[in-house]
Amino acid sequence: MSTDPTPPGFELPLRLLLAFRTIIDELHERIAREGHPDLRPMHGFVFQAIGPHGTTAVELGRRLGVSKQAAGKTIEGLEQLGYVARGSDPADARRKVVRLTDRGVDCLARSARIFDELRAEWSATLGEEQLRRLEDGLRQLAPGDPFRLDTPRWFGTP
Amino acid sequence: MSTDPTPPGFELPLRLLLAFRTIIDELHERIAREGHPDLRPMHGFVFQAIGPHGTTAVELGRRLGVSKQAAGKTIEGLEQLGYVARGSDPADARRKVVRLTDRGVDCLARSARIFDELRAEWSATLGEEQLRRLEDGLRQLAPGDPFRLDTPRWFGTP
DNA sequence: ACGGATGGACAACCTCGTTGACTATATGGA
DNA sequence: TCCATATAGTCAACGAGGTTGTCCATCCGT
Repeated sequence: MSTDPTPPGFELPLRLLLAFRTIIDELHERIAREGHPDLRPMHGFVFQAIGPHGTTAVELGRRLGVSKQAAGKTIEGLEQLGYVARGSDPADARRKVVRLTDRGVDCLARSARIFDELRAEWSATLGEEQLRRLEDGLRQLAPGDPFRLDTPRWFGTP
Repeated sequence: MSTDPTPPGFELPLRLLLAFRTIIDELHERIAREGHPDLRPMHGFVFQAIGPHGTTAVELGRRLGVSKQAAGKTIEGLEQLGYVARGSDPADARRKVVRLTDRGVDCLARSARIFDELRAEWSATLGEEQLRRLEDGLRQLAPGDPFRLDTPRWFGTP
């Protein structure tokens, strides 16, 4: 009886990234076929950061880890794509509230459904028990809120 | 006896990304303390793409999934940081071969050692058996060569 | 009522990617 | 041999998206 050699340490992180990419690419392929071909991987993060109640450019920048000006540009782009709309706040004339449009909400709902479908497919591939062990292991390796919203900017320059 | 509810489908990809970020951030924190404070997450990919025998700007761009001009700019930056050096190819006067310097090789060796150290720490946290099951599961979810070198560009715009 | 804090917008700049055009060199076929 | 084509590298212009600095309108506590 022999023991498998220990895998090199760099394999796990690369597999983590590859698995993430695989999932996100598959998500965007499907959501593009369902009428949202303009979305980029980072847009899902932005939609989550905007949230169901809307937000402002300053708050969005804080959540995404970018300046308020950068958040403003992102909002402008999503506005032109029809995913968000800006309105005024009657209680504070300075604030301009950004909310998801029906199209944005539709996109978010489809994303959630497709993610669930993908998980069901992985469950069928690995077995539900092994998938849960994998999720449990990841929770121990990387505890805390998985919604780190400053990820899009994390690559790139200092 | 009750069954835990199925986690939402979006948790797994977010945990995959969070775990990857955690590992890479830890790597760069340690390698910065060991004399390489200028490195960015993407530089490890570039070093791997250059490889032990050196390469050219065109080939590097092909491996990284960017244009030869972008690869050239990246090489220029790493050259100024002292991690790579350019030489000429006696067999083909058009080619300029990019090779890792001693400093680049040192960095690559330290990365490999730190990755192994980190894996040993995760093994102590999760238990070697569970860590292997996690790696096995990821290999099934994301099979194939984990060295997808076009990742740095993968976020960002079309 | 006023002075500081806050939200938003505009401008200038930086980094890093792109495409297009150009030069120098290899290479293969008439 | 000679020429057409393909390839390696570089330069220039541009765009996306981030940064900081500045300014103005609006709130809010004293």
